[in-house]
Amino acid sequence: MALAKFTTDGILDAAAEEVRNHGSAVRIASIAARVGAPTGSIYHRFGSREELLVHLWLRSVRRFHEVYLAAGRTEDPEKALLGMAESVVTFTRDHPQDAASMALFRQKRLVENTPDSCREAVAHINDEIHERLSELAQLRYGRVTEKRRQLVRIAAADGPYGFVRPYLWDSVPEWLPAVVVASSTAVLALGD
Amino acid sequence: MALAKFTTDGILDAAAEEVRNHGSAVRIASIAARVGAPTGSIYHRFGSREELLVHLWLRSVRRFHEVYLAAGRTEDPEKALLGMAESVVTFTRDHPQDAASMALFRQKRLVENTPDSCREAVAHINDEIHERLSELAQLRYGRVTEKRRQLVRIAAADGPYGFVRPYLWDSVPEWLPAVVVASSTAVLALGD
DNA sequence: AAACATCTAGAATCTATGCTCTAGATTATT
DNA sequence: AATAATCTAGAGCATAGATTCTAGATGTTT
Repeated sequence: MALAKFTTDGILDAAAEEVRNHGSAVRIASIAARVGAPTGSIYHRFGSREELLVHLWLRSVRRFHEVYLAAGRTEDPEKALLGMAESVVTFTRDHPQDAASMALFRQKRLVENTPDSCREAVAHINDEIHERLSELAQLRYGRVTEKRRQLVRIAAADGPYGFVRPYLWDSVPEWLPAVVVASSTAVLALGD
Repeated sequence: MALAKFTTDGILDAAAEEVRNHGSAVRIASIAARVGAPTGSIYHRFGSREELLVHLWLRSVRRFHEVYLAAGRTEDPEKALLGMAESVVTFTRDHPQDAASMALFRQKRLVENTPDSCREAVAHINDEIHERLSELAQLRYGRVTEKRRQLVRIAAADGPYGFVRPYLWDSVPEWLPAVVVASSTAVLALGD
């Protein structure tokens, strides 16, 4: 076997950089140029541009989930949810490339038209998160209703994401975490 | 003179529909097909794809501003700001095509690389809004600081937009306005 | 060292889509 | 009706960028 000069992770790193700069308009040629490889070498690792981007997305989402779940392991459920909300912002600040890569797709749409080789991974990537959010909804409210389930999702995930989104391509203001926590606190209170 | 079979507005309507379905990946051919015109007729009205999309964006933004400013004319400044926040959601719900079209560009980036014919319009389109938000910041807080200015912008604009964004391609949940108002109220309170 | 597997190289091909071009149709004006 | 201005038609051109192909390099195994 030959020693790989260009690793999968190396290519994904380059792709992430390019995504940070050009969004979903990334070109294979730019990624290749950035790692110093010819485009052919990219296709040796990934079957298509689409497949490459999905792999990048998966890697970034997994990295985020680690931080996000850690923030959600706090005992007190309210604090856990607010910690998760805050971690969306701090992760974006600390890992802008991953944050930009995560914005390439939305899971729901991706499952439907993704290369077969990735479908399973994409389909289940959020399972653990959903489970934890359900638990926390239970702990926070006692009796869980549909509305409360949704409030939890908005407070801990969708809302914070909405607040950071404008800053995915710039840098995150230092006061943003406080804004997110205040907002999410208010949203959770709507369920009481 | 010949009577125009395909009007500017008609083409933009078709483009808006296409944007609602395919986002920024709209193809000229699809727009043409939807109005029943050959692609050449599109180019008779618009110099380029870019120019067409910018015109569409401008039209949608103007329509939104009308609703948004109306909501902000309320006497009480806190109520005015919350009304504006809420109108972001209701406008998106009631005019999904325009909402999707507005998401095509962000003004700040657009000014820099827009066809010359649109630059002026793009550059000044937000002026009236900024003016009104400044007034309201003054009325709401008395002494205006940089932080308070930002809180107002987030509470009345960026935040609400973040909350609706996930629903630009689906339909807006009926409970979303209440969530936005709760959130924005909390954000404004951070300035007290 | 011979045979093998894997990886790199990068030119060549394919494809999608924006855009141009010229002929002709349509309506207003005189 | 003649003329002019504007608009439609839609085939064809141009280009960007993804993808493929094949020769050769590089390391591994026996």
